[in-house]
Amino acid sequence: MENIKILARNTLFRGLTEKEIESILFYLNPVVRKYKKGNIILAAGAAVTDVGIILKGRAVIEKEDIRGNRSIISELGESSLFAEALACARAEHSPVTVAAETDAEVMFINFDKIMTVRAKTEIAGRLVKNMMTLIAGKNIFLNNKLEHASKRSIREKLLSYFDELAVKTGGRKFKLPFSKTALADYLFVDRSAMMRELSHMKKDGVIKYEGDVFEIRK
Amino acid sequence: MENIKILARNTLFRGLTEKEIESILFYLNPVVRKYKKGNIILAAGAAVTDVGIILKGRAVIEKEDIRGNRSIISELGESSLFAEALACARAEHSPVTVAAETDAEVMFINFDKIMTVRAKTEIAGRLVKNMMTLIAGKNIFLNNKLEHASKRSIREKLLSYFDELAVKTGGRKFKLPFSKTALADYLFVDRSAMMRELSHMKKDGVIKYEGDVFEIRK
DNA sequence: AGGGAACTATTGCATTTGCAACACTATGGA
DNA sequence: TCCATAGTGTTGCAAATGCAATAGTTCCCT
Repeated sequence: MENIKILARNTLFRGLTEKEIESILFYLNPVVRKYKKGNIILAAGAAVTDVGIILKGRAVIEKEDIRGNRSIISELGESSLFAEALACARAEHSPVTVAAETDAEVMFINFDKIMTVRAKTEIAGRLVKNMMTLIAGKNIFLNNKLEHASKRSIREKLLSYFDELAVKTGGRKFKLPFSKTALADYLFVDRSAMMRELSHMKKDGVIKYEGDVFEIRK
Repeated sequence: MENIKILARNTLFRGLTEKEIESILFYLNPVVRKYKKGNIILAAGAAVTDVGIILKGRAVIEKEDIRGNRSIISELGESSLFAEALACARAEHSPVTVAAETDAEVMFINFDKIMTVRAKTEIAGRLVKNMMTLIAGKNIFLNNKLEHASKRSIREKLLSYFDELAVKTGGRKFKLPFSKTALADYLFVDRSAMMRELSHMKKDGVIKYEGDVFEIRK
């Protein structure tokens, strides 16, 4: 089916042909659910036993504190996988919420099933290895984010993040993958204070930007 | 040997008897190195192919920015494992430094060897599973830290962290696992500003503390 | 016992930040 | 087309924070 192509794009199924994915899915008993824009896909506090894969639409992993400050942990696009660490560690209470940013379709697979499919050993081994690479990758992502968060001023946080984007793009110019509002959430700072700092940085000649296209000025 | 008992305490070898650990080590070809207090165990920028396990002493994972702000990513005690995500993702340049906090002894094991020991299948399978649980656990740790870092004031960062410690201890009272200096680094804030905030919190009756013993006052 | 190193504690000051308020500009549905 | 919603951009202000300086304390090493 159509979904197989989307699954194939996820690291979890890397190295497997579409036929192999289809055959292994048979043993994994996935469940597909649909969500309306804004709906909750995984509620904070819920027990986590499955990993999720976005088949259609977009979602965000977020966290909210007592006073209602929302912090975006990360964005999930088509074929993104989430909740794998929580499922692997058998989390009783999810500390985060996953919400649909647009109408979305999500496939859920039981984590233990992934780890214990004995069906076709080589394929199963592949899955396990891929799952690990994936979790390690998120690990590194979190470390990156922590690096930005560790900076003590808004300017430094921005520059730290911009550096990462520039390196990823391979130049001094890059496009924000976020709205500026979301960027402020991502960096854990006040939006208006961030806007002010962006203006200052532009005035100081540290960066140039127009809309969501930025350039670091040496 | 003596070291086996230390290894046995690490999640990586969970579920294996000391005999099994000894036999699998034979295939893993570990290397043991010794470090003096303050020495660098893993330098930022180096390629990472091995995971490390602390056999003796303590170390810290840290990160330093251009201006020399040191941020502690985490503490490593006896039998702690580190660099597993970097090794798993085949990082070309380590973004962090690991330094000996006391005289230390560290065992290095090649990551790919762990993943490919064919020697005794059940044991090898165990290792892989354990490695994954481990990486997932660090993942959750990083998420926790990120939660503290996401708070917008020093007071909230402290309370967020104190909450975690209290929950871990299972009461309102807990002992700081850090010096206050290190705590400030851990939370990415200025030490003197943090001290000031601690005083205010004590005066406001939010917390009590004496040395490194704290109590949250509801 | 003496000296150094690391940690604790406090304070003044300049700057940064969060917060609140407001206006303006897309954008997408009904 | 019109309205609602989300994002952008700016500003004043009070409060929080980083920074620097300084002093006292503790602990370890010789």
